[in-house]
Amino acid sequence: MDLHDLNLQAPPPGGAQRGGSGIPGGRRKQRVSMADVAKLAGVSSQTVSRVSNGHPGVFGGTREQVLAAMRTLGYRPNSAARALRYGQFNTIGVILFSLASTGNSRTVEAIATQAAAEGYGITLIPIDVPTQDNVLGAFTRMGELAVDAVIVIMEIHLLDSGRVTLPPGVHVVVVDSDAGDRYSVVDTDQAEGARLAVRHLLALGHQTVWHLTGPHSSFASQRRAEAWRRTLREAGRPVPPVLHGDWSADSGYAAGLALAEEPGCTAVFAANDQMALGLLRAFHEHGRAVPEDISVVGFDDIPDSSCFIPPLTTVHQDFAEVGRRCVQGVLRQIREGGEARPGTDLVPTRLVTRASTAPPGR
Amino acid sequence: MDLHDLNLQAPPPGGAQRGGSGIPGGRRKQRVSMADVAKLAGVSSQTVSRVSNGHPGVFGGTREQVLAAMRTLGYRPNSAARALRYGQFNTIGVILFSLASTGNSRTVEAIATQAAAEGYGITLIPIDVPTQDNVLGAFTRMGELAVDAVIVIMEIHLLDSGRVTLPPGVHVVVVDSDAGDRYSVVDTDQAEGARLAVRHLLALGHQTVWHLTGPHSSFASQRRAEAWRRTLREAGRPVPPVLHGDWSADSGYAAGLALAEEPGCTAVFAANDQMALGLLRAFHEHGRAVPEDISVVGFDDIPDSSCFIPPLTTVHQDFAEVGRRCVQGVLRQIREGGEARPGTDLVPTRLVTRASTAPPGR
DNA sequence: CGGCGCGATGTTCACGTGAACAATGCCTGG
DNA sequence: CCAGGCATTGTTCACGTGAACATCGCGCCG
Repeated sequence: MDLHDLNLQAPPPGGAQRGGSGIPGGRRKQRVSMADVAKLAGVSSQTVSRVSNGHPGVFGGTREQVLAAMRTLGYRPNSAARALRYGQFNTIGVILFSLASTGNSRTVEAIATQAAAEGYGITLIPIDVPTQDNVLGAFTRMGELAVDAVIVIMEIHLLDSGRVTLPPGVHVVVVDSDAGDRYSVVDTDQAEGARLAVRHLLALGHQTVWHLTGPHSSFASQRRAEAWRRTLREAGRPVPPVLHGDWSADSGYAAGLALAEEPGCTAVFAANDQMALGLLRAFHEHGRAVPEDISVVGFDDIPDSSCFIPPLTTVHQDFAEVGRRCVQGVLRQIREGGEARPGTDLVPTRLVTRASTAPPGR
Repeated sequence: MDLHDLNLQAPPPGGAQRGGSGIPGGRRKQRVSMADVAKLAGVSSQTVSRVSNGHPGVFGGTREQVLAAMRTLGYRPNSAARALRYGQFNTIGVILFSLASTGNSRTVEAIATQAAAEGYGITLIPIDVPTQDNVLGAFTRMGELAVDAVIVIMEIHLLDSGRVTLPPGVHVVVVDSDAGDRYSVVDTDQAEGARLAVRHLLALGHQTVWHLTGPHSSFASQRRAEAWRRTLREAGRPVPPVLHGDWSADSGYAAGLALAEEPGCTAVFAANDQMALGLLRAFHEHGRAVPEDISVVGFDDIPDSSCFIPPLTTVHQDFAEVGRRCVQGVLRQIREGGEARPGTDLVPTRLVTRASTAPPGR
């Protein structure tokens, strides 16, 4: 196969420029249509359509002729016409704030891969700055875009807090939200992950565990903090004050500088691996050995975390599975034609134990 | 604004189910069309079209009436019909191997943002495993997808090496390739970046610089290695054997284990920050102090690199600018209607000096 | 005072596809 | 030998939009 066959915009090789038809000086007709193929193959356009869609009931010889004509002209079905005919686009819209975070980009990748396997494309609708206006703009644009359903990767309460709610009839799946009572939500089991991290540290013998959260606006961050607190309470341990970060390594570093001065702190649970990296640096620079003096656990299990110094104990998130379930969720909605079924679908996590945790030194 | 207005798939609030028309038991008509709005507003559908597109020559009162009807019914223009009418989709396809690498995901994000600003959406076409078959499949799918142009983020020679070439008439911009003689290529100035890194190390007094490359299939990796070699030669320095990695931190760690045994090695240039992280870990575990015993320079300037131990000196890539120029390039092609103008558009780099480099200890 | 021009609105049609129905021709059973 | 049936192919039309052209009515100018 030669990609020249693709012929996205190029005129057909033979230069078959439909001369006679309407359009005087305007836009030239660029694409090859079924009618062109039909004319060359000496059949009706309906027969071309049948061949194109693999329908039965076309004589073998005729089929060959049509296929040959298609190849000669470089015919590609026009998906706009198809979408118009069928009333759907085979496309899923994905709305998100940023691809910069590991979690988002890996989820999106999994969504794209899974969607492709199901014959769907995905259209990305990024919101660079999460202002109310930008969110609204994105949703408006989404309404105009050719999508059959939408996956929202963000804190839905950012929407609810404003004058915005998702339309009830739209096929939507949401990630990173607690709106399971109203929407179909797929997410990593944040609480379980946090529990695993805290219990691991307590089991090692630490009296308590400090916590470095992500931004307050993140639902995932809230969930992790909440589960951390509850797990400590359930174990009857004191709950140290929460440190606040913004997911970035630098914010982790800043928090680490403060934490390095806390003599009683022997264990920290960071809400993601980047911030854990910042903690490691801060502790290193302040002569607090990890894990001898202080243990650190992260969240996400980004590939780099195995090469942190020391290699990081962290909670593994299965982003691929999250993406897969998102796509399955919206496709179910599309195919069953029903409303979005509220409910939360939690993907389990697991703890990856490496070298950044150990029993307390003293 | 209430997102209920969006009405992607939901029937109009009033339940205006077009009863009489064709379609007996088949698919129900779900969306609101111009005709529905026209009927409610008591005008012709053409007038609705004019209002919808902001054309002049509609009486103020009529316009208000139409807008009111649109709002009542929750009208959204059907983009499939528009695309069919106009012959274009306002969508750019992006083909890539993986979103997992920092560079790719940030480039894609920039592309999406810039495209959105220009009124275009982007459709992601991922290729999970870069086999010839998968690549071909992606291009075929792309041919069927509703895109006006394509941005390819990968090593184009992977295509050329097979029986695949990009169609000459298609609007294409390529990233990570040297095919500037045939395609319109946008890329970071890899050679300049590598030169900056090597010269920085030589200027510090190192006799020579070792190099850890990325995968052989990556053009960026080849370019960096090539520039590294040439810069050393130009300075009359010996060229040490090349170490091979695969962009991952773990591969950097493996290379670092080997390198730690090289007594003469005082400076390493890693082809990306992840591998540099692996080097740092290996050197740390083998008691080779960075930067006292050995200096390390990375490439990319990922946000985390400022919190490596020690903070990494690295070459900053402006991914956002690359994305921006990709979109501009592709839009220029679409708007001018011409062929892809071959040529290479290089985005400059800059060296970010942190704590992982110093004059050689001895 | 009548015709002309122009602004506002309506009508028609094509974009490319594919479902529904119609037509054609060949084969088989009575 | 003819009718009926089936396999194959053709014809018509609608999907929703918007350009091109047609029409209508009003005001202005000669």
